[in-house]
Amino acid sequence: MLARMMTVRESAFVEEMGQALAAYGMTPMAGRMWGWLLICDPVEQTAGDLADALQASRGAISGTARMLATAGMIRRTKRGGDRREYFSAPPEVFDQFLANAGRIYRHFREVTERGLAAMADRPPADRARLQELHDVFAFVEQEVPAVVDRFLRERAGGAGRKDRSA
Amino acid sequence: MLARMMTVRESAFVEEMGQALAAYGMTPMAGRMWGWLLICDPVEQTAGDLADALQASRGAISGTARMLATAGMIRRTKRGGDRREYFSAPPEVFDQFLANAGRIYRHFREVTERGLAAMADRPPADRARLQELHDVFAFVEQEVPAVVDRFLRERAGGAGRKDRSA
DNA sequence: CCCAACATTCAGTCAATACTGAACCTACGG
DNA sequence: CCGTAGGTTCAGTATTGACTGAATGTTGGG
Repeated sequence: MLARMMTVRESAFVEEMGQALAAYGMTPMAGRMWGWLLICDPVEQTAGDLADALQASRGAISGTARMLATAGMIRRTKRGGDRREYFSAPPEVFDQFLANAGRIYRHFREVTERGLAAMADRPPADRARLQELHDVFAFVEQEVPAVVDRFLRERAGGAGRKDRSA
Repeated sequence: MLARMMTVRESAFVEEMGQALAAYGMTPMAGRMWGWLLICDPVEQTAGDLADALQASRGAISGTARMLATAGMIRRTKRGGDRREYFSAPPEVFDQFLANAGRIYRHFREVTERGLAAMADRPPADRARLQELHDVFAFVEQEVPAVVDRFLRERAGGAGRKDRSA
């Protein structure tokens, strides 16, 4: 506690990340917390640190931390001889976060499958639109791991190597 | 007007699509309208048809139709000698919808860039996390067109052709 | 065993926002 | 030039859901 306050620009970033994540189904607080954990010092922050930095209640911190951890966007760690829990957003979690993008497409694929089932007795021509959309989602869902893999390989191969042959 | 009502299963699909899109930043009505346009008969529906089918006000239909059209998820067409406007969700729009996914990643990349600018005077080690996240977004953003292209080629090449060499 | 510190839960409050519906605008038809 | 049908806008309403904070677990120290 008693860490330095955010600068104006840091606060702007934290707030913008809050709005950005809120625009895609998470809460503003989730975005703020993630944003702060991406730029804070030290890297690991206790619930008290976060409540202080984000001017939020303990309850909000608790619930939001769970949401972010479930989504694979932050990590929670405990230390022996310390009751507190430490939150952080280390680079490793980004890969997991990226892979999770596939879950979205899977969700939509499943919805379209239920829709197609509801149209079971309609002529194939009527079902074509939804079938096509289903195929789009299924394709992307299947493609995500490959993209993740390519990213990891590019990073491992060094920043200089681009390997962007068409 | 006076088209048949939705079956229970159709209604369930429409409602589920409403919730699904609502979970990702659009309104429930947008999801319902999209869902209905994916399964309705005839394919093209007037604003009056939609208001009737979805039990929604004309105002809601108007605003929602604009939102979906802007997002490239539906098409609006007009015919000579008919003042009405027709809405539809033909297969062609899905490609555009898929390509739009790149916009999301671009948005996040830009946010992270502003964050990095806000950390300009911090040591490189502190900036590493956010820089890494930025690289993830930038990579995916750049990768989206290739994925779209691959989908189009697979579809054009026939359902049997898979071409999934690593 | 009790205390203190930290974390979680959840009912209540408040702000954000999706939707309604009436007024307004526009364009074609007579 | 008026009438009508379709489309849009926007102020108001209702609903949702994010956040608060006090009560309730839980874990380690004395």
